[in-house]
Order: sequence, then structure tokens, then C-alpha cells
Amino acid sequence: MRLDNMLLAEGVAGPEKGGGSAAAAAAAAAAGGVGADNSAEHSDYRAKLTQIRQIYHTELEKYEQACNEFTTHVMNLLREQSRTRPISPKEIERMVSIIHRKFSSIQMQLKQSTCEAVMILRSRFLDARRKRRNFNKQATEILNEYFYSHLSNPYPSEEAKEELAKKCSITVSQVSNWFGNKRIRYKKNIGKFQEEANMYAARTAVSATSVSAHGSQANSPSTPNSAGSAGSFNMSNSGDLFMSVQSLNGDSYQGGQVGANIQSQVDTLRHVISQTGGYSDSLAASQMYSPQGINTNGGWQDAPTPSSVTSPTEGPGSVHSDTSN
DNA sequence: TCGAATGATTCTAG
DNA sequence: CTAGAATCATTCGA
Repeated sequence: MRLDNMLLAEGVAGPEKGGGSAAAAAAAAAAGGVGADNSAEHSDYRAKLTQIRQIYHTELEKYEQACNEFTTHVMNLLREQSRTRPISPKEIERMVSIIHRKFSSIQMQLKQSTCEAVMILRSRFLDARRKRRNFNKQATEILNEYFYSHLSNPYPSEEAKEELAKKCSITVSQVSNWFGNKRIRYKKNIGKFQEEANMYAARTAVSATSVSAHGSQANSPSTPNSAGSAGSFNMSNSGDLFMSVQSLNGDSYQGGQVGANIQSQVDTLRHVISQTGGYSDSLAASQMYSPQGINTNGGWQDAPTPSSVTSPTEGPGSVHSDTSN
């Protein structure tokens, strides 16, 4: 009966355990209901599942038919025999039940193999990692553009995610995955992403046009919450900051805890950078020392200061073995 | 064929 | 529930 439940759950078997065309229709309806899901892989999966279901039901029907035929055949034989010898109804009943039991065991095997087929199908199709496809170039461009133009706060809102998802023709959760991966990988190795960052920053700078000439404000008109996102300067707000901190320590790996004093150093650095870089934002420029104010636009969630910087003046000499494995 | 890149999943912490 | 981190599994380029 567990098999029945499983097949039912998979939409292979109908609600009636007897099977037959009524069950097939019900199963088809159930599968259709699930079909509201998106993605082409699912449709592929469903197609295969339908195939399995069809095979299952045709086989089931065949068995049922054979069972009935055989039963009537036996009944006829018994009837013929009843002319020569007396046959009790009990005997007939016993005969029929034996036949049914035999056939139901065959059905059991059918169900089992169907279950196996479904399981294999599931593992092959529903495991997304097996079916991973890289996003197309345009989608990656769009995502990167958003990421680097919101480098100070790369956490798109739900609406922004939906927007991006629509633009890239991917799902919202894929957008979330992408940003999750991007944030962590960017943070882990800013150096590697510098070129990319510059590229996208430059691109957005071009699209924003004439930033350098004015020299007073570089506010992005589209994003009120981000602390400046138009020019190539603001990219250095966060990106270069991490770079500089990281380069102080040479090649570093985030390992131990970061001291509290480091945070203030980072904040100071941030100020220096934002000031030497000129006007990043009126907020940062006007306030001389307010870590909170800066924190909101530079440190992402929780000011993830990379690596264990013991002393900012220390050169890239301290190569400690990391390998936390 | 190997290693880097990358999308997805899983686990943990807040 | 979400973000971060680690890891897995696949893809892609040299």
C-alpha cells in the first residue's frame, strides 16, 4: 500500500486504488494542476512522467482485462464441470480469489517498477544541480550591472528582484541565488573582480553621462537608497576600500575574529577614501566622523572586514598558513 | 582532460 | 525567514 501512496503522490495513480481509465483521467488532471509551474525542465519532467503514467495505466488495464478474462474463463470451465459433478459456490469463490491474488501480485510488481522509474526520473530531472545551465550573457550583464551599480548595498529588494528576474527571464530565487553567490565571492576576492567592477562602473558612468565635470554631486536618480551609484568614483567607495584593506595584509584569508579597533580604522579609511575620491555623497562628505552614517552605505550588512589585519602599517609579509580545512 | 567559473543546495546563525 | 559560508555538480575554455 505504500507503493500506492507513492504513486498517488507522484500523480501516477489516481485516487481510486482500482486503477482504470477513471484513475488515469484523475491522474492526468492532477498532473495538469501541477503544471502551473514554470521552467522548461519541469515540462520535460512532466512529459516523462506522463509517459510513465501511460505505460503504467495501459499495463494495469491489460492486467485487469486479462484477470477478468481469465476469471470468466475459469467460471465457464467450472460451469461445464458442474454438469458432471456438483460444485459449491464456496469453491467458485475460492477459485476466483486465488486468481485475483495472483493478478494482484503481478500488479504489485508493476507498481514497484513504476515507482523505481519515477524515482530515477526524479533524481535525474529534479536535481537542479545536474541540470545546471549558465545564464545567458545578457542576463549576466543585467545582474552584474545592478550589482556593481549598487555595490554599496547589493541587496535588491523584492521588487527589484522581480524586475531583474523578468529582465533576465529567470526566477526570483535564481536572482537571490545569484546575488548570494556574487556577494560572497566578491567579498572573498575583490581583486579578482576589480576589472569587472571597473568595467561595469564605467559603463554606468557612461550611461549616466557627465559626472566628472560638475564635481558637486553624483547622485543616482534611480536609486534613492544607495549612496551614490553613478560615477566611477563611487565604485571606489566600497570596492577600493576593501582592496586597500586587503592589500595591507597581502594575500589574506578571512580566518579569525576581527578586533573592534579594526572597525574604526576601516571607518577612518573609508572616510579618507571617500574624501580623497571627492564627493561621494553629501552625507559622507559633510560628516567628519560618524561611523554609523558611513556604515549604511559601505559595509553591506555587517561591515565584513576581511582578513585578520593586525596592523595597518604592516606590509604583506605576514603570511600565515590558513587552510581551515 | 583539467581547472576555473558558476548556479544550486545545504547548513548555521541571527 | 534571510544572509553568509561551505560545498556540490555541472559547464566551459585552454
